[in-house]
Amino acid sequence: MATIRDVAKLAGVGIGTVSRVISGKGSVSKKTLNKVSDAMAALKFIPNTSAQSLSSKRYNTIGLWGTKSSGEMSRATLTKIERELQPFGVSLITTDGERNSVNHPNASRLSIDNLINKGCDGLIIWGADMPEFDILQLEKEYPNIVLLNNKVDSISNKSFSFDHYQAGYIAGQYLVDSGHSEIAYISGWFDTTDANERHHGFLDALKDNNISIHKNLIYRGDYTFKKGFEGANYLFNQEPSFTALFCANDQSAMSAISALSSNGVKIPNEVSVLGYDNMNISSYTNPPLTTINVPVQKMAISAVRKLINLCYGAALEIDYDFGINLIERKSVLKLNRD
Amino acid sequence: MATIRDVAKLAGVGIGTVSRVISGKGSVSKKTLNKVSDAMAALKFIPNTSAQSLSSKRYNTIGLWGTKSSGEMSRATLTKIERELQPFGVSLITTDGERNSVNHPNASRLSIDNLINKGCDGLIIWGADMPEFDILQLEKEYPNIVLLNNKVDSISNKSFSFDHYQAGYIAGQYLVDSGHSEIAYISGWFDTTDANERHHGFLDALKDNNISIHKNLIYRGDYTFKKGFEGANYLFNQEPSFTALFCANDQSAMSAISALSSNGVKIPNEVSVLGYDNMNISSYTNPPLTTINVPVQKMAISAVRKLINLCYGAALEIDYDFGINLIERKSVLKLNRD
DNA sequence: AATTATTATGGAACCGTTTCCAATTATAAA
DNA sequence: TTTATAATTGGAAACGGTTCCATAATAATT
Repeated sequence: MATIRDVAKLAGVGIGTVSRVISGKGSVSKKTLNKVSDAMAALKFIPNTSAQSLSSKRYNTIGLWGTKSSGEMSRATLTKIERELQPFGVSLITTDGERNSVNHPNASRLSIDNLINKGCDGLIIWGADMPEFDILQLEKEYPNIVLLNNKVDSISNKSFSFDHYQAGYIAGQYLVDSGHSEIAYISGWFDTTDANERHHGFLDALKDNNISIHKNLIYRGDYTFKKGFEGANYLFNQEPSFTALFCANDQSAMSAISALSSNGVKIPNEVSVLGYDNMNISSYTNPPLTTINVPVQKMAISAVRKLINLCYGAALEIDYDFGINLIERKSVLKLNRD
Repeated sequence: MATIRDVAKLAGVGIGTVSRVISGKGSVSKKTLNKVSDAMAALKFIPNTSAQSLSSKRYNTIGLWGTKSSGEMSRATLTKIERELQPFGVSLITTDGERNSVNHPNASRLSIDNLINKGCDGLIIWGADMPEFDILQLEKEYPNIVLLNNKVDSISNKSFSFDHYQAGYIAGQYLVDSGHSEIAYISGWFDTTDANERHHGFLDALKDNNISIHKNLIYRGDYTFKKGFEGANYLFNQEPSFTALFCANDQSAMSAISALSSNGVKIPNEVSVLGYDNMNISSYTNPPLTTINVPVQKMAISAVRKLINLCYGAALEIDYDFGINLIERKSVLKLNRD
């Protein structure tokens, strides 16, 4: 491997000049530039990133921290992030982060520190898996972070989140407006703030309309296909019956539809199903799923841009406001249409 | 940030000794070890990875190269890979690789070189997006590579692939054995070898049973939900009719089921649907999807292990043989049962 | 006790960049 | 032509580790 000194020697210039050519900073005369470029090409010179990072403290890498339960962390979104980074020559290191637990009260922070120590200029913290206190502490020590699908008020300019309370509320209101009052619910875990917000938004909407969910009609799911399927089967066998089912995410909504259908339930005629997320697949279920659109990819893009801004100073268009949208397809019946 | 020299000074030892403590190589007396450990803890010393890499030529990073069309590159598989790497302190850089095209005949190699230059000890090449010739050339210059879901004979010990021809054949034979002879087919792209193998395996099975697919009943899909949906609608309106439909992957199979169902077609009673991949979701469609299991995650794990072995010498259990398995669920009807 | 083999240790040299400053050269102004 | 100003250039020093070798301390052997 050719080094900067080899290039300098071949081009008959000093190493500083070569460095200037590489970085494009500082002034270099046209003639010298050509000489150096030619030498670099001849030697197939490629700067050594470790040496660059060591001396410049810039790593051209950002880290993505999130736990499995940040299930929306789909490959498609990762690809979007990579694309956003590429023009800056920055690459992405992903980790499967740990959550705090009784046995490991510092697991999150430790796995984040590990990531930082790998040499990252900045960090995307995806999901609301970390206690707010820890996030604030982290941000103090390490300001180049950005929050995706989570909001901490005092660093709202680094938070890219979605109003899950409001979205949950809209979901509930929509079912009510469609004339439903016998409503079932497959929830998710409640270990993250967004989950809680959605949950309460949904419940508050019902409450504000003087509707309550019968306790038999609440099933505690976990966002998986499996639990959606099992949950729907469970609910199907409960009393009282219901005309609408809200699922905390599209995955469980999809498998709930399958489960109900295979029990002979007509959707939406006998039971309406409302999802949450708007995954790729949700247009292609039978019937197509009515759901709340959560614009993860848009949020991700703005989050990365903010991070690029923090780390490298580039000024990019950044969006903080991600509208809530209920996508009406065919899985919810309007009882009061006629 | 504390450096190795700070630690050395505080512990009252030489820098070489500290280095030995960090790496655990070379001999250090118990007493010295304690002194150094204490000093490291006191200073919250963390070795600088750039400096380590610069001087040792070891990067503790591996790269994953694959294009979007390697659609199975799901987050779940990435997580498996990360888990495999974690015990070795190795992290993963992913890229959204480019394929060669007329305008960019070297796009693949360039995007790979970019990845290498980031500082990787080795590379996983995921998918069969690269011409064999280029792969061989790459392997010559850069032996620390491993092929996932692709096979090149002369480097079969670095290839972790699945016999897609045989699997396609089994799929076709299964439909025939189930008594179907009027068969429709939603294909994928044919731009990768695995796609071609599956395609020919499937067709050969039919041919060997003297069955041919009517040209109206072949729809060129692209593995997406969208095309599966459109394809099924298209086929539904074609003559002749068919009793079975093979889809090149589960995604298109799922949306094909939805499309057919919403046209009132009973599955599997009127049309059987056979998928390929065995995705997570495939157990939760209605009816549950009969499909070919492609053990991507197992393959990925073995591939990573081989790579770890190549890069760092660790001896790990590595599997090269990934059995073909048809998972019988409920989407294919056996016409000849009675 | 003297000799030999083994284990521990310190630190210079090096890895390949960037950064900074002093020195040189070119350009503009007087 | 001389002087002031700006553009260009070279290279030492620094970044923070690893490696290697000479040397010192210990243990084992005779």
